Amino acid sequence: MREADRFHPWLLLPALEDLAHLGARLLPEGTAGADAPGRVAYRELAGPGRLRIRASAADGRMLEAAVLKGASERLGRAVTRLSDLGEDNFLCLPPEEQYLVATGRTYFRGLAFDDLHRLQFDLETTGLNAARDAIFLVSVRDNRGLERVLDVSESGRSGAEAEADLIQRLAALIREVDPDVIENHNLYGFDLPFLAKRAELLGVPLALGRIGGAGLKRRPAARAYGAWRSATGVGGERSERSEDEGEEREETGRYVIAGRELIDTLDAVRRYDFAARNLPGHGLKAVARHFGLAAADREYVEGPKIYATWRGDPDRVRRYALDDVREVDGLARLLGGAAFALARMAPRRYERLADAGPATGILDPLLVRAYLRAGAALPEKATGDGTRHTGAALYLFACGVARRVVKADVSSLYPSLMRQYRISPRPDRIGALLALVDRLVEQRLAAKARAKQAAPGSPERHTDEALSAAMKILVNSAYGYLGAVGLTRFSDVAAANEVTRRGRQVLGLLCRELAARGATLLEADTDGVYFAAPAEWSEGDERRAVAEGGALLPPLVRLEFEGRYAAMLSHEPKNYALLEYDGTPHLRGVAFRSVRFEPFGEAFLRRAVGCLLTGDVPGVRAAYLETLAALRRRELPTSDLSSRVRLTKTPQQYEAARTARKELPYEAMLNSGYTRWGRGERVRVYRASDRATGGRAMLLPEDGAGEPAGDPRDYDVAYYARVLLDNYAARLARAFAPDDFAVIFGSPEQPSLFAPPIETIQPVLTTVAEPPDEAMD
DNA sequence: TTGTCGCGGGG
DNA sequence: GTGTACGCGACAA
Repeated sequence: MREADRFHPWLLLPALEDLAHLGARLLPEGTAGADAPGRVAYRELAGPGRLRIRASAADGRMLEAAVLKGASERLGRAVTRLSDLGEDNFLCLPPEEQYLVATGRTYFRGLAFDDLHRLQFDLETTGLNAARDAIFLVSVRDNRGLERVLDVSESGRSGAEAEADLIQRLAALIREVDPDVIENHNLYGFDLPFLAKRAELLGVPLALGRIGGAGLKRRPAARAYGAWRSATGVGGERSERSEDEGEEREETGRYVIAGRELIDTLDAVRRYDFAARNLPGHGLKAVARHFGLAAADREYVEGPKIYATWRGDPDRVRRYALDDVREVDGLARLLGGAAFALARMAPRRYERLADAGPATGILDPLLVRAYLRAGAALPEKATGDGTRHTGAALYLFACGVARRVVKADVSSLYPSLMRQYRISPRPDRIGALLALVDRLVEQRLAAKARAKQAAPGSPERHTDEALSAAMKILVNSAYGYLGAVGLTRFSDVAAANEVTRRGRQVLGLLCRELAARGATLLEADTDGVYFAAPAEWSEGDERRAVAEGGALLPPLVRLEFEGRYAAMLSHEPKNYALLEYDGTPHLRGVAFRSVRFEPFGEAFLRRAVGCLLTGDVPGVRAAYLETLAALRRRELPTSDLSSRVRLTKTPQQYEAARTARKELPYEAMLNSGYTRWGRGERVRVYRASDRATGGRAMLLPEDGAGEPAGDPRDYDVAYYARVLLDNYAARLARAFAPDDFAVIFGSPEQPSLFAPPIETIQPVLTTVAEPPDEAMD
């Protein structure tokens, strides 16, 4: 269905002055003929805000030209763009937002997620560099039953011609299918820029739009997105000789296709993980597996092997590529509902709400709309008064091993505090932000309740869960909005600080009350606390303590019993290991999991922590001794001691920096006889033994797919033995008395005569701080 | 402990 | 058509 509508473009100004030159063609809104062509209608907005005139006309260009003419006369210089006026002197939204704000409409009212016609496509290429590598296959599907693979083998041509033909067939298919939405994982970061670059190089028009021959256009986006995209060469080859000045400007653009919404599931994944922080990574495969979206017979091909696989077994790549778009669809359905629901609430395009930061991207348009609806003048963007932002509370009360651990936390602490204490940014004199938070919280509770009633898996449930997720995003970003000085219209650091101050008080009160009920406090952070229950407590006692503590908090602050665990190793704030009652271990924080861990150390740590938390101290000792022995006998493959790193400096750059700072990966390259390497290259490095210097950085060769090739076993045993002790065993130091630690991780050759037998050693828990006493006011 | 630099994701 | 804006972990000093 298509609907045509007309509206009068509008903008906001501080005064009528710049429009006065229109004379009789400038009329108050509502007077006869004010909305006729060639006229400008205006309305005064109430209150003290700076932007107090809303001007509109049948023709937006004419309106803008009139403002520019008046401003030029007033300032005595040529003003050619509204932005020359400075951001405090006008507000002019993109046309579609003007329309949405003016009419009160939004995207997708009355539609369910599945009503959209969504298409997913995924490029398979010979490599990551669009300047050099080519597209050889595209998988396409939609949510109406289409599944198709296009590839270069079908056209009977080869090389550039075949690729150009493939791109044209893709564009034709998209026009034919005519989807509302195009989705993929890392769509903006890879597929669109790659496609645009290849089409440009091959001279193929990319007519993907709904209207006429509209193509793929850049949209500026200030967000961090593009910043880390450049190393790939996508969207602009990066000079290898970049020691010469003027590093190419990073392409930070998003893309637009007229009439369609472009949705990147990577954005949805990031938004989800921002709060959940439980994803193993943000890649499509990892996320799909995490959510159980991967089919049992899912085809996997490692990235670097895809093109080689294509040449030997093309059907396998076809299956792989189709599995990719299927998973994208699943992911979009699972996580994309939040952006869809946001699009039904905020006056902004769906695709922009999907990638927007919540403060400037979502709350700001809602607030602008609220002010205009209220007929209130809009204040200029708030500037900070230099007030420092104060943060949340973080406490480590005890470290070591605790049993019967409980986690309690406050859901949505900050918005609850804003509501409880009516904390509102000062410039927001009509209280729009707080009203929004109030309304969203209530609607969210209603949506959650509805979702619970609806049948699992039903569209209704999906809609309500997505709505709830969207509102959670919004509500939680209200606090962030307060602190975003210089970015948002209504920021107010003092108000943000009041929120955190109340938060610290609430957390402190909670800790004191739990301690008073017999709990041993372990760690508290912002809105939650871990504590250990006394041995005689039942689960009911644990829940009662949490309920009693929660009852003493302010009414709108709701404490929840989040979970209970058999044991916890508390190491440092935000660094701990938990053992669930079913035996599942969880390692959290940098001290326990890091990409840079050598495989041997990670394996040791996992095993040792597992033993520790189940009370098996001899098992910890055994893990250490066995790892050490395997190391000394060189039974561990070299790759277990290596780590994979990416070279980001050219040989010239490293040479220049080398005297100031030596870096292992580059030293490994040099020691292995390489004086040339490419930027972005990945290598595997380790430390080999060396009689003269004791150790030298070395390269572990890899095959084409990044698998280690060769296993020289010449690693520096003494060095890695030290790493095992200092880097890995040390994470368990807090679990034992120093003497006991020395026994458990003592040298196998020199057992101490006076040491207690391992079996008698018990883990310890050491109190390091008392509950804070900042009182409530 | 502090400062600087690199990474994420896509083939 | 527009601009300055990430957050965290690792390593060397």
